[in-house]
Amino acid sequence: MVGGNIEDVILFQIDKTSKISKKYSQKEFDRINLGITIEQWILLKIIEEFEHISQKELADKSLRDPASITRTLDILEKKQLLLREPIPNNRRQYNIKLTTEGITFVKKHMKMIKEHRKKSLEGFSSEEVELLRNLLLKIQHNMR
Amino acid sequence: MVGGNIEDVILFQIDKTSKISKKYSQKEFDRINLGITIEQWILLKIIEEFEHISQKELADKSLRDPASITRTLDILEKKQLLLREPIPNNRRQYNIKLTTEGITFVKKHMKMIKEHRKKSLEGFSSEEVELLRNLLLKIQHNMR
DNA sequence: AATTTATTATTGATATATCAACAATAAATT
DNA sequence: AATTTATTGTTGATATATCAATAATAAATT
Repeated sequence: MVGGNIEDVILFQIDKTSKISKKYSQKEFDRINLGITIEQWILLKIIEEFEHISQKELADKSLRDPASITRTLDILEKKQLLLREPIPNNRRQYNIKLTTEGITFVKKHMKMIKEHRKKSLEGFSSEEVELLRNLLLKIQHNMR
Repeated sequence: MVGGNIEDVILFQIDKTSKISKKYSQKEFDRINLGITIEQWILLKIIEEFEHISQKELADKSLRDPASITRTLDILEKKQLLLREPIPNNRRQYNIKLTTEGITFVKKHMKMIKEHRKKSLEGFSSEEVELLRNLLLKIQHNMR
């Protein structure tokens, strides 16, 4: 065997942590029949933060491919949680905005999301959280 | 806006770090025309570690769905990097093993993979690495 | 031993990830 | 102003993620 145990690799543990956390949240979503995926939620949340945003910006902020954003927006538009608003004098971009329904939806479920975030950091001191954040940012910087 | 900036969420940063790192490695794979994906590499590496392994175990160790493993193994089998070896007196499982070609492949590219791992931790003290590992394991524990 | 239960791998359906090619069009250059 | 270049969003192709249903069969129970 070359290269040791993959469980010892930090990048593997980072990915594992992400997968476990996403699975937990998705299970909770499904348990209450939320009807959306984690990825869909993240888009809704980003749109809510910025009120209106282009698909390009959405792709950048979510670190997803524009093609993937197109398809997820189609789904969320069908669910009537958001809309693509045409921009006057700009026929290349749209303003992506939440519908009233979408705003209500995000507000309604934000509490649960916050509980998931809190749960993930149970037993952490605020110093540990900041340390973890900085170490993650350092890796991001290293890999750019 | 409810719930603050998503960039402040640790789980978001963990996922972001994973995505950035995977993109880096995949770009390097593509640059040298390696012909496989990161996920395919991870399976090859796990199989190499265990010499022979069932698909169920492979799914557990990689934190992937058995259905997804089936499909990726099909691809890797077509590339002749591994094979599904029947187990005597057990017609439900296979021993997944690397072919000679697969073993050579993993050996050949392990150096590059180690460089990626090293690059991700540039500027880290060994204490920081261990701290990061423990914080990640703590989150994994919290979210189980 | 026969029946029931649990496990393993596969397939289908739907969502996401990525790249490449493309159309539309905005922005920059000449 | 006309042409060139760059940007934005979409679509197609292929890989991955997940769940549900299924077939085969191993393991447990009666």
